[in-house]
Amino acid sequence: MDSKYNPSEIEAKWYQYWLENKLFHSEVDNAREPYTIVIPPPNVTGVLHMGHVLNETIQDVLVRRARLEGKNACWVPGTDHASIATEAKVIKRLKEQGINKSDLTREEFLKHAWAWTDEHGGIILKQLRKLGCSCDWDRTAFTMDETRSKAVIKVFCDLYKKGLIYRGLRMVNWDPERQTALSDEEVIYHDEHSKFYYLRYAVVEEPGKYAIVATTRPETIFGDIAVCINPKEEKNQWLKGKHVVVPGVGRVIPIIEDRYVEIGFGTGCLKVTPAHDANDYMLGQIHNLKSIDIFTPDAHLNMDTMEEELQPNVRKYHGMDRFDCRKAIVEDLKVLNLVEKIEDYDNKVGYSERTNVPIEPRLSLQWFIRMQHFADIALPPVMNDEIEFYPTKYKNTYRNWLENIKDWCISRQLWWGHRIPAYYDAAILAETGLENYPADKIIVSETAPEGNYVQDEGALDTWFSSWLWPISLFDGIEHPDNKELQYYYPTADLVTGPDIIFFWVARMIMAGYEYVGKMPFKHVYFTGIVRDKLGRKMSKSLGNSPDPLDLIERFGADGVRMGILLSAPAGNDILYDDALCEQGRNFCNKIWNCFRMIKGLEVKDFDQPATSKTATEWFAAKLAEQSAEVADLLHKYRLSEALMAIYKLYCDEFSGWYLEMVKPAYQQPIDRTTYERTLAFFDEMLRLLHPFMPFITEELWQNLAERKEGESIMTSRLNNLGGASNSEILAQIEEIKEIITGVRNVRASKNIPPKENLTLVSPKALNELVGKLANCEIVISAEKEAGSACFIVGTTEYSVPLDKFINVDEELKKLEADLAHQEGFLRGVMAKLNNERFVANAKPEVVELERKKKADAEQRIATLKANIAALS
RNA sequence: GGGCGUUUAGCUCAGCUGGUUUAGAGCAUCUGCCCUACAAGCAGAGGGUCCGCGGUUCGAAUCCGUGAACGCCCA
Repeated sequence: MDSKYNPSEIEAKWYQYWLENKLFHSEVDNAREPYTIVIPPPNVTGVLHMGHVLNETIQDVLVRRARLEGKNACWVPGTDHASIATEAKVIKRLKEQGINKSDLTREEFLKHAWAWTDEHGGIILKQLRKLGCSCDWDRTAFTMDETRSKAVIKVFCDLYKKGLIYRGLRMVNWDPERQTALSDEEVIYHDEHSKFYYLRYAVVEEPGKYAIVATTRPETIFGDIAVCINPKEEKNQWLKGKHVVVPGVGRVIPIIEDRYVEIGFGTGCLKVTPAHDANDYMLGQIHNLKSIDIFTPDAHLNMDTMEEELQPNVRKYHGMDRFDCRKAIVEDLKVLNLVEKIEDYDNKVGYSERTNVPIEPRLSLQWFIRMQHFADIALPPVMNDEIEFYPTKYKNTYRNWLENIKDWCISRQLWWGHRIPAYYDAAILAETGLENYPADKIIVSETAPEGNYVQDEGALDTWFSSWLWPISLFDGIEHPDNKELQYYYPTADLVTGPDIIFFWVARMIMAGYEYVGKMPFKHVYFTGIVRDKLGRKMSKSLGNSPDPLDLIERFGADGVRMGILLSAPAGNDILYDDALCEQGRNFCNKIWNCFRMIKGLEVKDFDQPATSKTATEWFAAKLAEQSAEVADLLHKYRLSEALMAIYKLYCDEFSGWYLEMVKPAYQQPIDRTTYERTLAFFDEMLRLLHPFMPFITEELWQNLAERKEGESIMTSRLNNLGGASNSEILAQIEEIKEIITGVRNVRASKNIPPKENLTLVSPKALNELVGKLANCEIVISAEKEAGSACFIVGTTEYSVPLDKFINVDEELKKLEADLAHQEGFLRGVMAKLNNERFVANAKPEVVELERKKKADAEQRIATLKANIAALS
């Protein structure tokens, strides 16, 4: 066996073995408890990044652990169609081929989109295999496959019938790049240093006087319909009932009054542009104002909508980009002396999550879901912990959102996605147009109606399919009574990032209660965001994101899994550093060498030495203690701490102490009893570690004993060797370890080579393990020789005679430092004990403990003082 | 502007309802070791005004108030 672990071959071998033996596959089995996780579906054309590595590793740990606990574990993989992102990619590729989307029919475009999906789709799922993910690949699903699509259409029709979906003309977030509506959640606000332009609106009734209006968007003045003042604001009273002229445009508009305008903000005069601002739209509705839409769908100026008589004033702006127009209109108004001043101003601007262009609020005919109903059913189960969030702080975020819920815009002006199953009578449509088409004549149906009907052009938001994911994966929308849904649903754990708590988590809870009447999952584990070690979010543009496959190449999948998990407490951001994967790789090597050592032993039948008997008893107790600890930590979703506990169990307790305790002298054999106990311990430790590091544990487990074909550590069971933890032996060995460390300290400080045998003088009998591990002869005596190095464990003093090494000054210095420390400690204890109120008020056991501390400290001080006296 | 969270060793973090031998871990650092499982290792060591201020208490990293810095969510 090589002294270094080489992961790549081993990983490929075992993953293949697991697949061949269908070990990831789950079937309904009512005799066993189900454990289900559905994957947060990555984009079908995406590639694996560090965020996935974190997320999927956590899920795999949970799934593999559940399997080892004997549960029927089922992890369902799949991808989503990522409507906007994928459509953008397809359009880009078509452009490279010289094809415009507008030149294609819907059907032609979809052919290209499917071709793209077939080509790139599933790459990410293949990459998950390299990580070791134990997904049930037979169940791989896609949000646009037949079952999932049917579910989406059925739910749309159902909600429409229930009156929970409606079509309406509303102010929506418009993405001018992709030319589609977005939901509120798809808008990201950025702080921006912009300008506040103070424009002069001439007052018709008072020639020579102006109303000053401050705005950040002067290019929207073409759509100005009124100027609004607060009726309570003194300084603007003179404008009441008057009219003003929109500068540069010439439209005469009224001054209106509304308490919506904030007193003291800006000039107190608010320009009202109902077509291009959500608040202005609301004002327009209240005051019955018309609205003029001055933008084309790609946010260029459209002057065709302006009144005929204004055309000469505004024609030159026709076709301009909105931001070019902003500059142009300001320059023109300056020339006309209609700009009072320009100030710097910080505000927030909404950007499209996908295309990263500024959102344009736009009045548009879209489909919406009434969300109040869903908020009402989704809030209580989270607030009363029927569904548990880890960490719990996200309950607040969740509640905040649901208590201020707004209707969800689910229609998109895209082709790639589920087409809205709404049909319009062609004859009526020709007469009324889409906007005025009577609502009661819309047919919403899973199948196209007979006759001459036109289907709605829109597609549905991708999240409208994702929110059904835990149900539709088990075909629970079409066939709610099927036995798979009954068995696997509700799922156990959902692992995802907090960034999609509203997009996805909240909406799945809504759909779960609406369609199954039950929660979709019992626990939600929110991961942190993976950042680089400088704390920056990983991104393509910064180039600070390592390629996970490259990392797997360098450190092994197990090493990468450990690296990402170690520093990933729930909900905390992860500052990723290659050094973490390196630690993972080093740990693999450590385990590998433990195994080499054990398997390299020569075994003979003879009586177990007393030291080995103690060692095996102790390690059985230690293993039981740590198994319980790991179980407890996992139960609390403290995965990084569980892994660290296992790491220390391997490195410190097992390798550092246990193996050294039972290791025979050079080229000597080991007794069979100890050997078999050791194999059993190692077997159990492999199972404890397996969920975190599946490959190396399988490799070693297979080599630890004869295994049957198809057998795997994956499908073995965790058991608890040695039964309950035994605190007596645990304490006994801790004391022994301290004594050994004491001797080693003497050695290190005196530069005595490990090979040199020392004498340890102890006032009481000691286990021979001390002699073995510290390489010393134990002499039992209450007397210590002059010229000894001394140390205290508990309150007992031990000494190592070494006249030839002793340096009196050095020794005195050390003793005096220790004495000072002990005296300081005693002072602290005495301060408490001398305080009558402490003795009177503190719990008796606390007072008792302080008395014990006092006695121990006094004894140690006496010993130290005696030693100092003897040396001086 | 509203809400939430964080601040403990050089770095990343534990430390739950106050009291566990005068604050713990991993990594990093320093010292000494190739001692036949492992130098991707072993044996040791150093390192902290627990963000500041004020309070409650016999007792505060822990509870309360307040200020600061940073982060996230929402408008």
